[in-house]
Amino acid sequence: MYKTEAGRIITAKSNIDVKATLECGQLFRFEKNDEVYTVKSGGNTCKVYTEGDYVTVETAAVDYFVKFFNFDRDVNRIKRELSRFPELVKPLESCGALRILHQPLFETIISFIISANNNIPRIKSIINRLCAMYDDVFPTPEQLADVSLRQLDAIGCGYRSQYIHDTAKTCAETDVLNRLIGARTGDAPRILMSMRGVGQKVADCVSLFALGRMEVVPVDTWILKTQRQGMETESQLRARLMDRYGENAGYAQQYIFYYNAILQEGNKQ
DNA sequence: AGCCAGGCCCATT
DNA sequence: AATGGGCATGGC
Repeated sequence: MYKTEAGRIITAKSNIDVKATLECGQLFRFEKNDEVYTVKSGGNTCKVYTEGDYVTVETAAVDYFVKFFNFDRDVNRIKRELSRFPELVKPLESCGALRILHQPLFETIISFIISANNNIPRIKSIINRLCAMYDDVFPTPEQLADVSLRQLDAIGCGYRSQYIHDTAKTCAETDVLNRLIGARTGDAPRILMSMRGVGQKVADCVSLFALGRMEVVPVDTWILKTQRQGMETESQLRARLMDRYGENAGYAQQYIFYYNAILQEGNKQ
């Protein structure tokens, strides 16, 4: 599946579509230069590039990025299982192996609070400015709780400043993060949604991208626009998609989002 | 120029 | 439980 050496991870190109994985909207801290992606997560960084039939991840934190990319997970099996659904054929054929990442919990919570009613380029720039305050490392709950509302406003958080401040304070002063990590399966959403700025959709993104809950379907405006049947509500749509795609529903959702929101929209120009 | 963005909070009903 | 208005900001 993959092999590791000092300072790098190497895997077959068939195991990861780098563009789809990094640009599908689950991650905001990356940039692309000359076909090389630089990725930052927590306090770690790597460079990812495709060369011939192989993908290389160059990093000082090999173990971290093996987990981050979930390289022990067979995502092509998931892709095969999803291919029996006719409506997914186009999204599945639009890219190679999209990998859902395993991202740091606090960073994911704050990033998706920022994502609310916002567009991806601006989400990225806000998060970049936030991390720039800490030498390009995502702040800890304690650090972020000490950032003033004025500073959060200054980097463009808008009306989300208060949410970020409140949730950072909650994470710094209570044991919610540890409770989330150890939560029984039904408990995590309720704990997440008790945080300011975290509703159903943000909670679902955190569950999928940080807590490994692959059966969850975050419903955003794109999923709603493209998947809604009749007068279905968001929660009805969410329940229907989760029921239809089962344990792989999160992957189905990411392929749909990538195909509609990233590829199609990007081609409009 | 105006609509929209990986929505959430809060007041009403 | 379900609906609807308001919301900071800036990308396009």
